[in-house]
Amino acid sequence: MEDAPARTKRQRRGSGAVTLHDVARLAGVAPMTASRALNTPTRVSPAVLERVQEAVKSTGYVRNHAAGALASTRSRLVAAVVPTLAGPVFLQTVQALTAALAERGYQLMLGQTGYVDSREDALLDAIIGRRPDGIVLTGIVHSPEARQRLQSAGIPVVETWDLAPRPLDMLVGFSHEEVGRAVAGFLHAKGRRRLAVIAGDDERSRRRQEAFRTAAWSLGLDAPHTLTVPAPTTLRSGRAALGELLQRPGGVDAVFCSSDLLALGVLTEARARGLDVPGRLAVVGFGDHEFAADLEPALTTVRIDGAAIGRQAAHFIVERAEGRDVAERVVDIGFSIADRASA
Amino acid sequence: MEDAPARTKRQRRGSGAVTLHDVARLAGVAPMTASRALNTPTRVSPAVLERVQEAVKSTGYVRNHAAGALASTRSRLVAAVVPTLAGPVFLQTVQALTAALAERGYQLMLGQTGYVDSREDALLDAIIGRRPDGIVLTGIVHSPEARQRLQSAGIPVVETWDLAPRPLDMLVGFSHEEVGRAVAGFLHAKGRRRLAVIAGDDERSRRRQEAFRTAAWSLGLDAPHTLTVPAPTTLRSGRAALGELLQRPGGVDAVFCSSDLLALGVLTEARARGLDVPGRLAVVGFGDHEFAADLEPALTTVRIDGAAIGRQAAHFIVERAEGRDVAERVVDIGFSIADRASA
DNA sequence: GTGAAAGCGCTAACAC
DNA sequence: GTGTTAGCGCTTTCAC
Repeated sequence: MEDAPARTKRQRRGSGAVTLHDVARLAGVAPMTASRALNTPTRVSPAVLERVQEAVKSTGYVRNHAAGALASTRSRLVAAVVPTLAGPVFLQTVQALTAALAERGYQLMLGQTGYVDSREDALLDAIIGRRPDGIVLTGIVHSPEARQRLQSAGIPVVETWDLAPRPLDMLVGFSHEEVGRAVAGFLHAKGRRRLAVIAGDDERSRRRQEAFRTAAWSLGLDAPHTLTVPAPTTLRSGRAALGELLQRPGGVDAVFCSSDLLALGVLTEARARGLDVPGRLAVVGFGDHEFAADLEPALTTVRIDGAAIGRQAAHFIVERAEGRDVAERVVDIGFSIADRASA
Repeated sequence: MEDAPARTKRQRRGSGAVTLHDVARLAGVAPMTASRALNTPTRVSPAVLERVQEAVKSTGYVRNHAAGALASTRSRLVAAVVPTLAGPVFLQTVQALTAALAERGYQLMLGQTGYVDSREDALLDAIIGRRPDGIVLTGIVHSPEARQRLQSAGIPVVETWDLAPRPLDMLVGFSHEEVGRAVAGFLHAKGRRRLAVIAGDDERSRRRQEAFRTAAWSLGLDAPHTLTVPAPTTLRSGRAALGELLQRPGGVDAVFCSSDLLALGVLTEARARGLDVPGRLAVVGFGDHEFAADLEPALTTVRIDGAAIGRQAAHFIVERAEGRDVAERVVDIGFSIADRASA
């Protein structure tokens, strides 16, 4: 501070940090050359490269990405929007996404909508304002305004964890309807006849539930009992739900839960009531959370490769950000039923 | 594209998006006035405000934060670094942090180190390059280079989930040593005499473990059995760990686990082996995950208010980002033992 | 391979 | 209350 140059003109702020100019001056080159040395090292002479690297080290220079982003219109920032981090369902996706992006020099910005659609719009505006190189959405976008805004922003978008009839841009997911049908068929094949479904109060769970009901009907079974619990789902709501289900007339011999945590709740409540699983009751979860295979009894569940969704989304975004178009914009990642002891 | 003005000079790129200039022109004011209308609406006349808002609407303008950040040296971006999202331990913190920041107009950038200290340094550089208004770290920074870099970057830093002897800047956490001591005392008071501890392979768990051992010793007990499992901890490793523990000579009547998931594994394995909990074995977890209270038996565990950590960290960062200093830079959030059925 | 000029889109500082 | 000016720190374009 003591020997700041006596400014006669207007004061200027500035972060006071070392800039690329400082580095360039120290290395005895033009700023542009220093920039090239850092970004495209092969396009400068070895001597220059070395001098610049030296200067970076001795000054402790850290590039200012905000300035770079402004000049190049490439932020190397990717936004992800999830309903919540609480349910372990999207965790793997976010984790794989973060890791895959970091590997390629991109960083993740995280936003949570909390299952409230209106918050999605506000969040989206905040996100677009950052000019990310891509946006990864959990689920598909429904509000027409949001779709419009995303479309006109011209930012690559990946919708995930679902299959949309008309994707906004790119998509990696699977069919929730098929999941519902598959589980109904699975339980029917196992000889279960009085089905029930416990679903979190979100749109995707509801679609699985609906397909499950319809499929049960087509298989000639009674209409399954259905129970909706608040999202995000918890072990507690699973316990409570089973309690309620058991009071319904007609009986139940199989429950399809919309998350593994819910299923763990059902398992816990069943044990507390001395109800044998899978003898008296079959339990199927959703998500194949890490713990599912090691529960007692091991949980039969719908396996979704959340990490693969994250990696594929990262791939989509990076390809597009770097000017390459992707051949196929829609990837159905599929699912499988992990057939374990609980059913 | 058709009627782009015939440029005679050097071509210029640009995103092609609507800029504040466009808005200002449409509203018939200077760009600076439009900027003020958006940022400090009280400082412009109502008439101007309305015209600008109209222009924003009709053009679909979305501000470019990157440009604003560059000009104002305030990015309204906060970075969070966690070892992993996988263990549910930090989830609440990240979630509360995201929510609290969003409320104040800030967004979160997420980085994962994967429990590898070396990756922390690289990640930190990437983060500093974005010039965030604050950095929230999980745990305390150890590498001297990283400490140096953070310090000289002049960015507010909050270390969390620990108590550091000499915090880098701000801190919100609790003492892992005290947790270890408290749990040892708790189990001793319950009449348990042959203690064991299963800990994930990370530094904070190890310190709890060490304090637990020392405290047990001071209480006149035999040295507790100790078992280290890879981080992040899982239900599976909890099951395996109990199996191994039971083969050790001397017997065990209480286990302190370094996570609730680990404890759930121990509970599961105990049941599989017909070992009564809490009759034959007391089990204590760590984290008070949402599911802990509803397990069968309900899990006794160390309760950490992860959400409060996140909120306090957000408060710290925002205060500093907006030029207010915080009175007390260190907050010990404490912990408690949720005394439930499993012990 | 290197450099000079221009400007990305916005806001701090200073005037009026 | 509003406008003017001068950049924030970087990279694109074009010339050598």
